[in-house]
Amino acid sequence: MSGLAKLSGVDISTVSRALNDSPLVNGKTKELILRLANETGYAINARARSLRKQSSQTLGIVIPVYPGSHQNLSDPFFLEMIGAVSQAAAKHDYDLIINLPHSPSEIAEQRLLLSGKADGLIVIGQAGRTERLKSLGDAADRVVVWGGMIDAAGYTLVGSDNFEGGRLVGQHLTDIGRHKIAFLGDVDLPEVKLRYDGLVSVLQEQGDGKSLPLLIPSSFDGHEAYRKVLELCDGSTGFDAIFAASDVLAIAAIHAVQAKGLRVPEDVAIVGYDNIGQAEMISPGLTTIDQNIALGGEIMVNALIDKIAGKQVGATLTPTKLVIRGSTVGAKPKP
Amino acid sequence: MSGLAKLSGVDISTVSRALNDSPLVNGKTKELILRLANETGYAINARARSLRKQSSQTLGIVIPVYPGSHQNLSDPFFLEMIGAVSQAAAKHDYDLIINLPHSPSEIAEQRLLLSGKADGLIVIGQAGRTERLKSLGDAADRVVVWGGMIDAAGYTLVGSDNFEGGRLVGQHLTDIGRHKIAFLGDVDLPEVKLRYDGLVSVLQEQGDGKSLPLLIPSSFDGHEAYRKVLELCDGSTGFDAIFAASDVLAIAAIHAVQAKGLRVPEDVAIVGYDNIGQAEMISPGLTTIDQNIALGGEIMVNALIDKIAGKQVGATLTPTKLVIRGSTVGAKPKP
DNA sequence: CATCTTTTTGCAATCGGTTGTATTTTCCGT
DNA sequence: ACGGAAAATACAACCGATTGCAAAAAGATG
Repeated sequence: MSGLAKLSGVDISTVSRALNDSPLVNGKTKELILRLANETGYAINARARSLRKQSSQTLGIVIPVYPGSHQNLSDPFFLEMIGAVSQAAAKHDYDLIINLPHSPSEIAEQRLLLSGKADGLIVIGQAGRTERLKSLGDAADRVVVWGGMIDAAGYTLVGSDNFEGGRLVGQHLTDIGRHKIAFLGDVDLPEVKLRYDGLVSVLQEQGDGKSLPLLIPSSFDGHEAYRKVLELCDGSTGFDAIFAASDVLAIAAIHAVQAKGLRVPEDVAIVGYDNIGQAEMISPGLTTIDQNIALGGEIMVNALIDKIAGKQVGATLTPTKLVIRGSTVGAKPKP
Repeated sequence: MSGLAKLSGVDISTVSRALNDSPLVNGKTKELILRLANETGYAINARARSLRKQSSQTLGIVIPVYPGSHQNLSDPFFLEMIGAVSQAAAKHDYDLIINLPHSPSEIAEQRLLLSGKADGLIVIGQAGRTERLKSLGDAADRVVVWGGMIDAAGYTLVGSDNFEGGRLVGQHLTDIGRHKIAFLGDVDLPEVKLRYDGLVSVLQEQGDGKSLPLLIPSSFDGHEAYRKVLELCDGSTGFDAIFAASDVLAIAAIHAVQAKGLRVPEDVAIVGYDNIGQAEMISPGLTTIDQNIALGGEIMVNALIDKIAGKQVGATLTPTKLVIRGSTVGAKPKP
């Protein structure tokens, strides 16, 4: 910038104002400076700018994936979420910085937020986050969490209506005559618990208590789910449907029951959760709950930018809808 | 930091040295300052630090996905790449900043690199990058590109051996007796062209010219590929195998031929490229070329960090290997 | 105890922009 | 041509750390 100042013969303060299109600068001068900047390929130094402006035009996203977490980043859900948030942030001229904690104890929130590397933070999943978010103090006002709606949350939540999602699945499965439903997932996670509860609530409404779902615990790891479903098939408990806590688990479940010679959906109907891109590309197509990840990302970014600007922002639900495909009805999906 | 200085009664320069564990600071003093920093939850201001040190401990990744590009970020390949790079960067205490260009003309390279937001840049895919990378001048020394090995490249390339990958597929398909092979993909992209060329080279070695592959142009968009394959099935050209330029295309192809009542692999063998996580989870399992994305990400990060340190770094190939699954052999995949 | 080293700490410049305020220039009307 | 308002520009402080160099404190030696 001092280079531009010398070239154009004005003070760097004028150069700064010109580059920021300030009305304080004369049109001709502005033009000259902009031309020179272009010719010399000048780019404003973001480091100095963000120090002075106390803002880095960068959002952070924290994904709770670390060695041993049984979540892995290859889950398309996370990846699609990163993509959605990134695109939404770009619309507002924010960049996105990713943080994968090295370990559960690392306080990424602190590293990114308090250091000023990011102006605000999006956290995917609320498991075990409550306390550490409190440790942020004022900075917690610049955090948005993706997760299931729970009352105790002291932070801004965005997420799909997990309970309603569970209900939609329960209704659909009973509609097509399935009553021996297995639930595949880890109900220790608040989001998963809500999905399970939704399913249960429908079954309870519908009738006899003995049709309560069979709980098959599994982390979000597809390989673990695959094994669990194989075991389920080997066991003596009959079932005619599986509601999996994520699409990855559902796809693993389809694979597993097919490996055991069972047909989907004729013998076992399978429903997932998330509606990842692959859900419609597999055979049979996967019936699932659409969380509208793209919209979710956008809502989170908007909410976060509002919070950074000091506004109060409440929790928001993304539209939750059931997408019916071949894994629950018909023998062959039509595109 | 000035707060810590007052609390501990020393100059901020001493505080700075203490926090950076400088040997110039007395052990007791260091201890005191570290304790105070902990108690007050102090975090070094990354903005000031990076301005002064002329380094932001941040890498950038540019994904050539923009409206109208027919690539979309939901392609698990990109997303897995983001994950791999992010994890590799974290190992070296670098953060990762994502940039999705708004439009083809936007020079993200400039925005991130020259502005100092990132110390180095990883670019996924070299299509049309050559000129714009040149416009970076010296900063081009801090760029690593993922792509096919081409001679003209004036930048550091990392990627799988696409030609060899194509050959492996060609050998495998001819091994299982398939000779009427369709190639699904856009050969205008350098990486795809190399895969195609590899396939062709095998077919030419093996025999008669009439077994050259049938070229089915398609972008990396799964829906387009799906339509193209449906058309192929409707047409009069016989084929007994499809080599798709990516796993997403291959999965779409499986779905499409199955929708037409054809069996995979009995009627049509299908091979993909990338070995994304879903490749083994679908039915039938997808035979594909493993690019080892995780390793690729690590290699790129290592190379980039070396380049940032001023070292010269040459091109590197990731190990390229064929993963055989049910989409080409056997009727039912065993896990 | 004086002197010389070695440790330890403080001072002040610096990174490259932004912005409040003072100053100069330009533009008006009379 | 002159005074005053408006427009344009310059000056200088500031953001919060790092770091070369000077100064002070502590330790060693004779």
